[in-house]
Amino acid sequence: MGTPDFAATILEGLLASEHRVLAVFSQPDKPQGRGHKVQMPPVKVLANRCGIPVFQPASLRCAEAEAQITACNPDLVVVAAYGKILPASVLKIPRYGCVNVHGSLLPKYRGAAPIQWAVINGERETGISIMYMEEGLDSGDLICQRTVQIREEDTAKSLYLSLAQVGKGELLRGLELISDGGFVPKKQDDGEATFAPLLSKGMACLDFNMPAQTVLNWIRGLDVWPVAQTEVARVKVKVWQARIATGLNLAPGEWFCKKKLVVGCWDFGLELLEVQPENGRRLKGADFVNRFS
RNA sequence: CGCGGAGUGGAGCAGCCUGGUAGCUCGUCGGGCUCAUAACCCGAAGGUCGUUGGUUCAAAUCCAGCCUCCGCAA
Repeated sequence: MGTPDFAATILEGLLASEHRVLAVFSQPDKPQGRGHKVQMPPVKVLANRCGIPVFQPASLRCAEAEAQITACNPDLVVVAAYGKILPASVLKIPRYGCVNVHGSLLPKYRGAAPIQWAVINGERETGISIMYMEEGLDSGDLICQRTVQIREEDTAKSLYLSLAQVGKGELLRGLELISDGGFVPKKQDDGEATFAPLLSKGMACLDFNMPAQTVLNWIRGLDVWPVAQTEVARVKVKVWQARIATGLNLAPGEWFCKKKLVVGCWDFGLELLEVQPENGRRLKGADFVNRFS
């Protein structure tokens, strides 16, 4: 069960393994993208190409959806970025339970946006956790984990890509552990748990009363959605790429717009390298200055 | 038929409404200047104005179609 590219990568791994994929569950097709065209989630596209049956129930909390799952008579259910909560009744269907691929080192960053928050918080490392699912949010017993370094130049988007790759391998390792028998999953230490709630549009607006590195972390973490935003010279812009700039003494929120685009933060400045005005495309900092001054 | 914007030298744009010599900022190249800055001055190269057709004496400009790109919308 999964929906976006991240899940498709995981599915790819399963399909290439000795495991048999009986069916795929994904979110319903939704109008999205340019022109509000109805589009199939990436997982469905992949499943279709491989001739695997796809189910897209609006909710799993109904007899019909349960019947669909039961009819597959699964040994195991693998969930990766599905976007729906599995009710207890569904968790009990597969013989060997439900396994989740989560983009953090649990119990850190439980919740919907673990990858983004790890970047926003300036973590140096995060990882993939494979665990059993239970009713609590990402609180199930751990099967295995793998650490991934977060590079200085990583954004939520780039981390998503590398974590999907790691998750693909780690899931297969986890499945092997399970089938070996005599394997005892590890309880999570709930006292260590932190949460990574869904991001919202309201978080996109940058606050320059913070250290430049912190602002930069927000820019990197908001990269997939909603994308960091601010206002320069009365123009709203999305900020795609930036770097710390020392040597220019600017007050927080003060702009320097000559040859390049720099804004003051609490300590240092931040040079905006790639910026996108409303109704416009992405521009290099210097081009933006050129355009709007 | 969801709403909207855009395609013009290497980059970012103006010009279009009101058709009549291709313009601005930046970059590039050449030269100069200075105590001097992310500074300044002089000069040069570089464009079939997305595409096809239509209107016209004349189209970047008006009309129609097509292609491509992008913003909003989760």
